[in-house]
Amino acid sequence: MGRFFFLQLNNITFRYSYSIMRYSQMLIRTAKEIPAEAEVISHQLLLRAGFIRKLTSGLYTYLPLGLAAIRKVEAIVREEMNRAGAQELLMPMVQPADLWQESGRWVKYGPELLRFQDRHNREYCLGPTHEEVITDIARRELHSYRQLPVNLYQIQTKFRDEIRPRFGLMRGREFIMKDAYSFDVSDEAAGQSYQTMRDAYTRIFQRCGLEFRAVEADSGSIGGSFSHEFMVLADTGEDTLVICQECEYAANVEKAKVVLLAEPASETTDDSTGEVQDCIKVETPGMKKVDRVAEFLKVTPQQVIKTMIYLADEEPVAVLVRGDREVQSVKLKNLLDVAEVELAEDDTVWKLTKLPVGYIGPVNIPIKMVADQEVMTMINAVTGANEKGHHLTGVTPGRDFTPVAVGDLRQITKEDRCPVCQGALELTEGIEVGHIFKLGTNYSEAMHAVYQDQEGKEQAMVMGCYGIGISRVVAAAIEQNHDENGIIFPLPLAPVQVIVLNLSIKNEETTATAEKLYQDLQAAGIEVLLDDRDERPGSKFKDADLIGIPYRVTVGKTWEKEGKVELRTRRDGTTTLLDYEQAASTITTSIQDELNALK
RNA sequence: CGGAACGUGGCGCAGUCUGGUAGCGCACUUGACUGGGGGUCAAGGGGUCGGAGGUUCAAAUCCUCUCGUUCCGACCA
Repeated sequence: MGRFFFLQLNNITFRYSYSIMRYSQMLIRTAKEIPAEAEVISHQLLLRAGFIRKLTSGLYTYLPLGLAAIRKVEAIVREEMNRAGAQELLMPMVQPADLWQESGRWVKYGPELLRFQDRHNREYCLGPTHEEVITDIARRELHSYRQLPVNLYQIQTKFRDEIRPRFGLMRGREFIMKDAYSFDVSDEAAGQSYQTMRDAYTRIFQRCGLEFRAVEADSGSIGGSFSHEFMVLADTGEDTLVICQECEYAANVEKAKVVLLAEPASETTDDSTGEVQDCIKVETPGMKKVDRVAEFLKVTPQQVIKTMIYLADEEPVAVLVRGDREVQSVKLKNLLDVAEVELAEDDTVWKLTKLPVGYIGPVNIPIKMVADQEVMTMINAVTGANEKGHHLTGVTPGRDFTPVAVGDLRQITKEDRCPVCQGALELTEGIEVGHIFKLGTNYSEAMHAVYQDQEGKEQAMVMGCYGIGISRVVAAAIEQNHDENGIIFPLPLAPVQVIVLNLSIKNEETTATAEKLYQDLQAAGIEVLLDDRDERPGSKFKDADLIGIPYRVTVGKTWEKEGKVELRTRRDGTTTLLDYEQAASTITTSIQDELNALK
């Protein structure tokens, strides 16, 4: 009864087997009602379709169908990683503290790192990522330039003690991740490894049948100089992307460069003559918001300089942006070179400046100040006066105040232009499913992972690291592909490719036909589920739709009357009548064609 | 971490204000009918109301503590 399919790749054959493929015997429990705890669509559907069950906050059991989808993603990832020359290994999930102390992250990583002690009071953590362990392997096993480059990967369960786990598989505390680490002799060689992974990732997500973009990204806490994120485009994405309509440029808004436009002076000055005016203090009682101040003083928000107080690693910093702009906190973090930036609370602002928020300004402010590049082009601007109920007009940067640092600090908008080609930009939402980093020598230097070059000299290995959220890919696929009836799996990720509905199990001929079709499809190497339950047709249709099987074959009335079975595609609902004799081969061909088209 | 809400059979909920020892829908079991988009009827099984303590003749219901879950915030001066 069991069946197998084989994947031939790089001389390695993986066999994946399903024990049972009869609906009546499988653990598939579907629900009509939406579980109260599920907010986003993928979470709702994964629960309703019987793919996952929650054990506790952020921790899920993958039921047979859910696991089958996970295995599909894993198989594609393995195949493409191996094709790209990476080697699979498997590291422990539990990691000793001393490795993390060596890299410095035992202190730096923060509360997301779940730490605990064993019976001897030795410190450990659950691995949220594996740079330390892999670097330890590298320094023990790799000693010569002749052994490099090497790319090692694993598919492992990670644990991150998220502040707020949510959205089911999208942000769990425990999740399945493919992580790969490359080791090279030079920066240039590491760039080559990076490019190889970038290509592999593109192939992986193409083969998954997902609509995605690779975008320039902030490298975040993992560190490193350069990185790309792979984003599945979906309305519910947690990230915002900016995509150029003209060229290939695409970036996370955390990273997207704002280019200064040469705007006519009249737009940023309250005087079309462009003459620099004197700085004057004016009363603005109760005017805290930019819009109110601008309206009151009969200027536009573009002529106001907004002063925001942030805490950068606990140190207060005043941040200046134009009145209609927003601070991009990741850019701020990078400019200040700190680990954390946080907007100061109102009472913190009061303690620091003895001012209510709304009247703070850059002129003679006693705290460290940085400004967005755009601010420095303004003249005769309006700012807070650092006095309750007052603002200043005629403020000009450079003359009236000088920031300690100036840079690109604001969030990009769709009115901005592409930093590469000046083309129009579009903003869209995305779900991060993959992230690749050039790490450089951060870890290898900290942990002394070195090799000997041709001259016998010790050199730090140049590293890269590359992650894919396997379980998140499944959630993202559903976010991107569903309708009111349920999941619509892209064929490569579907837990099974075909579902055969036997609509009258009491009719021996119908049943025999459905059975034969089931067996023929299996024999042809197709993954097929036979719905042999004693249920009414309506329930079978609803369940087939809900669990998202791409192809559905119905053996029922049409078979009894006309000797034909019905083939229906889940995505567009098109139905074709097939003679029984052709059915298995037609379906097989169709599936193979569709899969090949993605390769 | 801050704010809010919720915890009642497997799931979704009512009952809580106005204490009197538990109810509905789905799911499940049995039977009959039915059989192309989650059917109908009938008969059943299953909960002591998150936990602990308290008030009371009496607590799902009131009080205290606690645990858990979910949502919101963690952004615009």
